[in-house]
This record gives sequence, C-alpha cells and structure tokens, in this order.
Amino acid sequence: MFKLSKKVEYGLIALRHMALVDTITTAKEIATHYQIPFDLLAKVMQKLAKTKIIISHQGIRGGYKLAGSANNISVMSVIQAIEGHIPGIVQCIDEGLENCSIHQNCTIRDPLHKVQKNLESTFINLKVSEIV
Amino acid sequence: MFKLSKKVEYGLIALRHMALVDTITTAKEIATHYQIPFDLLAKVMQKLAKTKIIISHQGIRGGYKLAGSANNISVMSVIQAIEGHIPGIVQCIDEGLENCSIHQNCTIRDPLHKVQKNLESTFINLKVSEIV
DNA sequence: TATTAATACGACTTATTAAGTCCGTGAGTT
DNA sequence: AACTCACGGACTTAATAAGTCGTATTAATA
Repeated sequence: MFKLSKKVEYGLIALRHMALVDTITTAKEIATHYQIPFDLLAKVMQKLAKTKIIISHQGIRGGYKLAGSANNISVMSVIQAIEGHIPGIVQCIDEGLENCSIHQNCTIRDPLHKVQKNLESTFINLKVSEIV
Repeated sequence: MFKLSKKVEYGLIALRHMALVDTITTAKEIATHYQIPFDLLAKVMQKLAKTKIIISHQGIRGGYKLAGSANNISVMSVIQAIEGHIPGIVQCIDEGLENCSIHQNCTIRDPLHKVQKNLESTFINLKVSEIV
C-alpha cells in the first residue's frame, strides 16, 4: 500500500547510475552492479527509451545513455514512462468514477484530490539529478 | 501502485458519515448506505475503536460514535490505526534496510525520504472534518 | 432469563496486482 | 557470419489486498 513499484525504483536507480557514469551503459552492467533482475530492468529501460528519456543503441557496442541532463528529468516523467499513467491515490481518482457505487454521496474524493495534486507537484519538482 | 487501501477508504467514509449524523451509528447502517462489504467495514471500525478514534458500544442498541471532534482526526492517524504503521513509498523506507542488497551504493533513498516526509505532513494536516 | 442485535476477532478463501522469467526477433559492429 | 546488445510479447510465480465465515461476547428489553 502506497509504495512506488519496483519498476519505478529500478528505473530511478538506473537513471541515476547513467547520470553518474556519463558513458554508454548496458542494462546488464546496471543489473549486476545493483543486483537487479536483468529481464525486468531491461524492460524498464526499454520504456524509458521509448519515451526518449534515454537513448538506446543496439548492436555489439550498444547500450543506453541519458538523452539530456539529469536535472531536466522529473521523477513524475519516470513514473509516467514506466507505469503508463499517473497513479491516483484512490480508485476513483486513478480509474474514474465508472465502478464507484457511491459517487453520488461520496465525501472523500474532493479532499483527496488535493492530496493527489500535492503529491504530483512533489514528483514533478523532484528531478533525477537531486537523487543524491 | 501508490493507492490507499480500500480499508482506509472505507474508514474515511465511515468517519465522515459519523461526523455528519452525530448520533450512534452501526456498521451495518454505513455498509448498506455506501454499499461497502459489511464484514470488511466492521473490522475497519474495530480498529478505529481500538485506537480510540471512535467509541464502540456493544449490545442491542450498540454501535459507534466519534470519540471527539472530526477536526482533531488526521487522515494520518486513520491510516496508522487501520494499517498498523505508516506506509513508506519504497521498500527500504517502509521496512528498513535489512533486505536491501544495494544500500551501500543506493542513490535514491535520501531524496525519496524527503518525498516521504512531505507526504506524511500532508496527511497529518488533512483532517477528517475537511473531507467535505 | 431467553431473545435479539450489536461488536470482537481470528482463520480462511478469493481476487488482483506486482514481480520475475522465458524465448524468439531485430539491429549494429567487427 | 558471428557476436552481443536491445526489443517485446507471453507466461509464471509471488505477494498483497479484498472479502468471507464462524464463533464468541456484550448488553438492552420483553
């Protein structure tokens, strides 16, 4: 409950690592260095590549490197890249009101929406470069 | 990922309901009114009663009522009462460093700790009475 | 004092989501 | 051509959340 997924965790670790080494790096390197399951990390990095947060190079001397500076990468963009959408703290914020039986007399959605916004701006303002 | 549990959701709904009606209320009443599974809600309310957020009365005209004013009940205290502990946004914050293989060269824990603190103060400052 | 309607609480089952694995494909370098 | 990397879908396993069930306890009241 209320945890970031391992995928996001791994993604942040990988990005931070790439920011530090500043050369092309392979998923395997990062996986062994931090003892992260390779297959899982590989997919996470593929998603980061798809959204242009990192740039991939195939082939024998291939790997990944950051597309830009680490202080332009927000944690929010990483979450979005990996999870596909911004998670909502309660179901109705996350998925909409469709399968909510009480939206008529729901008393908690509005205030939790504020919490949600607060949370989001925290993640937007937090850059990968700050992850020291 | 990153959602409050249904139990917490139900707890907040129940508390808000009790704040509104201001008389002794049963779990059954709330369950039927909001279409919440009775057994689950009952246990949630028992936990709220154990931590003295609400007061329980057994017996035939029994039920629950708020122990105090709704603006003295923080969402954080509700989470804590129901979940038993304050959830951490990543495993090492939630459970400690025991089963973390990279704590030596972890690059993400400290900044996420700030996010965690921010989050917690949001939940501490948000009172059940504000849940309008 | 028997009945009834409520809470209390542990054990259990089911459903959902997260985490991890496997396997074949495609790409670029040497 | 061979090697080593990324790519990506399908699948399995593990973990957690959600929900259910059974039984005990408590107190009002007829």
